[in-house]
Amino acid sequence: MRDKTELTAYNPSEIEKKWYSYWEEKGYFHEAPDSTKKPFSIVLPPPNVTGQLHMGHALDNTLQDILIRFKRMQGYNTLWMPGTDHAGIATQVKVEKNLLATEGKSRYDLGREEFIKRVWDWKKEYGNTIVKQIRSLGASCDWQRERFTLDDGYYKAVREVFCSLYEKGLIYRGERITNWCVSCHTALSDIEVEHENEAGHLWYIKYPVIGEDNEYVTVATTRPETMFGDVAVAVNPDDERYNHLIGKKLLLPLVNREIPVISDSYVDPSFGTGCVKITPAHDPNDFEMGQRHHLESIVVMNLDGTMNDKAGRFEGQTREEARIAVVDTLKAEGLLVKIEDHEHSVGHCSRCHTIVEPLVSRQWFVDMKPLAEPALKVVKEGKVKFVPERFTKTYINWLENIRDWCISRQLWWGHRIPAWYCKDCGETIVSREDITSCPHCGGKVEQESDVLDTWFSSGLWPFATMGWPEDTAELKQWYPTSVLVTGYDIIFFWVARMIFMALEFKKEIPFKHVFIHGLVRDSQGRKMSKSLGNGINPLEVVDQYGADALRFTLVTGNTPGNDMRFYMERVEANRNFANKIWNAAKFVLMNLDDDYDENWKPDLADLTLADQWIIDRYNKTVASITNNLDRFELGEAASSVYDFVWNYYCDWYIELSKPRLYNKEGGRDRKTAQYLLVTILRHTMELLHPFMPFVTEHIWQHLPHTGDSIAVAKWPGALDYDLQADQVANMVVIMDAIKGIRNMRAEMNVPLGKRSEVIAVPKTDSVREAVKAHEDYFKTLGWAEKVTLLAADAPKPENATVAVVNGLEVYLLLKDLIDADKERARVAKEQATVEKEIARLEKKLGNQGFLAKAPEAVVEKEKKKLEDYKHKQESLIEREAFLKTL
RNA sequence: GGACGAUUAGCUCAGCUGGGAGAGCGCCUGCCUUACAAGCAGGAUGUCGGCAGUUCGAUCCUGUCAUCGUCCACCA
Repeated sequence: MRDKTELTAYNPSEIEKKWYSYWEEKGYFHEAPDSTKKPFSIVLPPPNVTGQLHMGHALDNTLQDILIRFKRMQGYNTLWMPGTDHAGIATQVKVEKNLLATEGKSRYDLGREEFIKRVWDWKKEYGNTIVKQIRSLGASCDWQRERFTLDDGYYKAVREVFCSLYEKGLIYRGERITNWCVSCHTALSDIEVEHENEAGHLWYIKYPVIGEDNEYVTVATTRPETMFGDVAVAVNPDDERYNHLIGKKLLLPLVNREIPVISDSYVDPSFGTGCVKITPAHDPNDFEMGQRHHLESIVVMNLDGTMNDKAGRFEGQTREEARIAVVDTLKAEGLLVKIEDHEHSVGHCSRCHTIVEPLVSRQWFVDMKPLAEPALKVVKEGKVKFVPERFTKTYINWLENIRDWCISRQLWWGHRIPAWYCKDCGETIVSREDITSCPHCGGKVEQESDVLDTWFSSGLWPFATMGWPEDTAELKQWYPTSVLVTGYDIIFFWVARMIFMALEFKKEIPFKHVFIHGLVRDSQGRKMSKSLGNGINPLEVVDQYGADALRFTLVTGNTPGNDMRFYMERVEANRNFANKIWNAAKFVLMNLDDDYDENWKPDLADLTLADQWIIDRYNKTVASITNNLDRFELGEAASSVYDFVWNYYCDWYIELSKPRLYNKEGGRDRKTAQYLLVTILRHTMELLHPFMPFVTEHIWQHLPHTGDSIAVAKWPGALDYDLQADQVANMVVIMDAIKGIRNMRAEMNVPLGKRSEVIAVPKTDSVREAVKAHEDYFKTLGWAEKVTLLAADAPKPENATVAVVNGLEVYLLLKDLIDADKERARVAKEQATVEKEIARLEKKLGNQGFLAKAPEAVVEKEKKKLEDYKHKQESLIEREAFLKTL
């Protein structure tokens, strides 16, 4: 069976659309759970529902698609579960912006319910964009199972998890210091804060000691505007300079409130003045110290980052304005001692980059210690394996130092926290089902207005998408999943959370391997970003060069886990590779007869030297690709197909097959060549299919094949022939000799069309037989007019140039073309490299330590090398002597 | 302050159990050889960051230094 239409010119965009819809129509990406087969499953890291495809997605999706296609072809029962994430802040902000731009309204103008409706409308309209874009990369996701982190079933899973954790006491609500974004108006978790070193100042401020005239304590602070919330000044208990002050009262300037001097070993006497102002409501360390010393927290800012009434006449100013004003005032009052430059790290909101305000507020938290423990265990015990392994350390280090996770967000878009507060009895009720009245007193209840951190829901992705909390057939067959593919930038956000959530609720790991990749950067190594405008749109690359070329580029030329630079030149090179395959296929098909018998197979006896050699190369390639795919070395696997196709199949085998194909009376020999060209090309397409799904499908359909699609073809194995190793070796000798001939011809500037006479002097009978039987190889690839065989001890030809390879000397009779000086130089050069090698090997083999301690096989190998070089040297010496007589 | 990564050809990078340095692009020479000029044939280019060590043998293992980069971390 084959498509007999002609392959014209390679045009990726033409074929790619066609084949993707074919696959989807045929339903190859959807499989029912089948316990008779081995399972292989991947969950797609859900992209933001309103997002646009970028290079990071392209890389991530390509890696997953390669793995899933490989396993599908190997006959596994596969599942690639796709879906999208509601992405709380990101989506809400996007819709709010749009609302403001189109209607000039804020979300408050609409009210919560109406606003959420608008977000759903937006989701319906734009939510599928990214999902369509993923298709154009060729990703073979099971779209029939597509999920959304806010869909009905998911909602159930989230509530179950929240309530269950609450019931176990692992979720609590409390007044704590959290990271507050004054621009997004919501609390953030620790990892949503990006710390950056910034040049700031240390202001030295005098706080008067009460009851001691003219005595002051000088504190150093980077944030003078928070002084309204100061509740103490701390010194180190061992600091003799300040011992006498402990317990005394200070008068807080501007506020004129009394605050105590306390002692705490946290204070570093060598920093600043050794006196620290303590502001529990606006600094995490101060908060902890406040807890230790039972100090009050005084919040001095509003949620938008302006000063509140605690700041007196500074009320209403922004943090930044207040800082300047406070410093000016202190200066005027003579309380500012000095200002020093000081570089320190400042937290920014990862979403909007506003400086985060540490703020005491009432939030919901997950108690992390009990959850982190098992999550650490499974990784330390190797039940979940990171690839590359080094990321294990990152993961462990983070979880070992984990702090409680703030999960409440003051947003509207997301999973609303299933907690209700009774207006009458004040009870908090956490419930899986909505409630309308208080179960305790029957009073009116009001639901918590906060929603959950997006990552709380995406942390359930591996099992929630398969129908949990129901006990589904999907979970039975595909859970735990086989591998999770993601970037190192979300190990904390997502990977760690999935692991502890899964262990808590499924009592089982969520995936066996975590395959980590790096970032795709621009050609200058910069992160691709909207603000820099240096992002390359994958879809444009697909349009111009095809998804196959893009995929191949993303998977080759880098090491797992490392960042990569993206170069259009590389995409172009890979498009050229696709074109190369295309043309190879075109050639093979051109030389296939209409009545080509798909069932005929050559016997071992039919195989020529070249046949045995290409089968050997092919078998080795199959083994190496399969092995590399199994160990997540996708780039290595891809380049072995590349090498095989270009350097072996096209450059040698196709060329050598030409005379055989053109000889219509060739009989079995011609059929053998056709069989191997077709069979090996088809299998090569199968090997390449996970990497370049489109062009391989197209070619495969044109080649004789069985089955409806390469996507579900059987993963190929070795060709079953009992190859003769000496024949394969002889082919390599002949190839080396041909390369030598080509080299000589090029150096002597022999015009391409001009054939030359070749005299071959084989050193062994085996090589002699091989050359004798295959002198056509020299004619086809070495432009030989004829090949004359000479005995090893026969007089050497004159007027000739020689190439000496292992086991064979080939002379090129070039008559007038021989330039004796040139030839001497050429031989001398080769002699020099040979001598260098001989010297190196002799030294090595003369080393008693080497002979005694190196493995025998290595010693033998080195001996053989030396022997070969010596033979070559002899020939060259002989040649040099002859050239002298000219 | 910790942890990790990188340092190999002009550029971007492979090189995965230590035993003759590779690719793509670029460069030079010659070719439209009836699959492919998105191509073919040939060629040049490397103290494999420095130093020290382990070893018969190090681009590869260990230590150390240097430069660049990333992540984590509560020094006001």
